[in-house]
Amino acid sequence: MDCAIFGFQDNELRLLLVKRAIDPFKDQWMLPGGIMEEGHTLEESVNNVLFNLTGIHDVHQEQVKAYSRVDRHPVKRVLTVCFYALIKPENHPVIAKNYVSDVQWYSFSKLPGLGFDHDQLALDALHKLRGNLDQNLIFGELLPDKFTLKELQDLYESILDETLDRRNFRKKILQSGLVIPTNEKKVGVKGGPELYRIKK
Amino acid sequence: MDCAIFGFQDNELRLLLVKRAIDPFKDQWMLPGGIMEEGHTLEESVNNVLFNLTGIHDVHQEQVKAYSRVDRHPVKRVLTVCFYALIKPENHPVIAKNYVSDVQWYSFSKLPGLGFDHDQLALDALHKLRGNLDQNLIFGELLPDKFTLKELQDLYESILDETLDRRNFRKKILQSGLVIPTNEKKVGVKGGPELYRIKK
DNA sequence: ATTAAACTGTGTATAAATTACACAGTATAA
DNA sequence: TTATACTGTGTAATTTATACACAGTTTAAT
Repeated sequence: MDCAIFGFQDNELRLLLVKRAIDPFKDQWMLPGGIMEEGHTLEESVNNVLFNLTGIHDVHQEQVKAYSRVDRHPVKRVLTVCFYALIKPENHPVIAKNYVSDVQWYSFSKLPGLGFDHDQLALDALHKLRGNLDQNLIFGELLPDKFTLKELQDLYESILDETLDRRNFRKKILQSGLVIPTNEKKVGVKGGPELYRIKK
Repeated sequence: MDCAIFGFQDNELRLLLVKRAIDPFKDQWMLPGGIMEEGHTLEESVNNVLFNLTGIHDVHQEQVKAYSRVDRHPVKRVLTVCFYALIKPENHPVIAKNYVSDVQWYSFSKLPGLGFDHDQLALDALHKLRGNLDQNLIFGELLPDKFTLKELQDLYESILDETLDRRNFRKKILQSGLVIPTNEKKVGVKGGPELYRIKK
C-alpha cells in the first residue's frame, strides 16, 4: 500500500514525501508505502507502514484505488492500493525511519518527480480528495479546531486550485450549518475575524 | 478479484450471478470471482476469470474498490478488488464452467443473499455505477446501437431507482449533444419513436 | 374500416441555485 | 495618527432545475 498524506501549511496544500534510501529508486522522493501484513486490513497495514517510515500514527485513511500495471515495479511484481489521509502537520511531527533517509512536506504545486508510478497515485489521490470535498467536512482534519472563514476558504482554494468568491463561499458554508461561530475573534490578524468550529 | 456484471433486460437492471459448486458457500449465489494471475493486471485477470466461469470475454471493467476484512473468507485470507462492467446480455450468452453450477441474470431489485461479503460488493458497485452515470455515457454498453429515448430513460430509472420527468429528461439528454437522431423510427411500438445513437 | 389504447413529441412558467459585484468597519503595523 | 490589510454584509442577474398538458402517431382489437 501507499498513501498520499495531505497537510495544509503556509496557506498551501502539501503532500508528505519520503526519500528512499535503498534501490530501486534510491534517493528519489515518493509516497510512503510498504507491504501488507497478515492479520490486518489494508487500512491497518498502511497505518503501520506510515508509522514505521515517518512516525505518524493512527490517521483515517480513505481508499483511492488499486494499481496493478505489470511493470510498475522494476524488480518484482508489486500491486498496490493507494490511500489518502488528511492531517495537521503540527500534530504529527515526522521523522525518517527505516529505509527512509528524509521526510518532507512538499507544496503540492511544486512536487518533484516521484519514483515508481507515484506521480499518478498522487494525482489520483488529489482528484479523489476533490471529489470528496463537499460530501463530508474532511477539512476538519486539516485545520485547527478553531479557524476563520478565510482560512477555510484558503484551504478550499488550495485543494480545488481555483479562486472562490468570498461572499458566496461564506454564504454557502454558513448556510450548510456544518460550521458554527465560537464568539471568539482571532487576534494578531487585521480585521479581527470571527473564529468558527466544525459542528459535531 | 470479483466483478459485478450489469445488464439491462425486460426493462430491469440485472446482475449476473454464479452458483458456486464447491465449499465454502457451496450452492450459494455470488459475484463471479477468482484469483489473480502472474503477468496480468487486475483488469486482465478479472476478464479471464469471468471467461472461465461464464464464457463472457473482453468487457471493459471499471474498478470499484479493494476489500480486505480479515474474516471476509471463512477459510483463508483473501483480499479482493471488485470491478463492475456493463454488457448487453444478448451479445454475451453465458454458460456455467469450472466450479460454477449455474449462471443467472438476477433482477437487481430481487437479488438472493450472496456468499462471502458480496452483498456489500454488489451494493458498492451499484453506487459507483450511479456516480459514473452522468460523467460518461456508459449506457452505450447496455443498450442496442440504436435506441429510443424511452429505452434510455428506462435504463436511467432502473439504475437510479427513481422516476424521471420525461420532458425534462429528453431536454437534458438532447442538450448534452451526446446522443444524436438517426432519422429512423422504431417499428412495432406505438407512437413510432425516433431512434437515436451515441455520438462518437 | 373504425376505434381504443399506448405511446411519442413538444414548450413555458415557476422555483431554486449560482454567480457577480462594492463599500463601510475593524485590528494591526508603521 | 495614519495607512494598510483584512473582515463582514446584501441584492440583482443569470443559470439551472422542476412542474406540468395536449395533440399526433402507431398498433391492436373489433
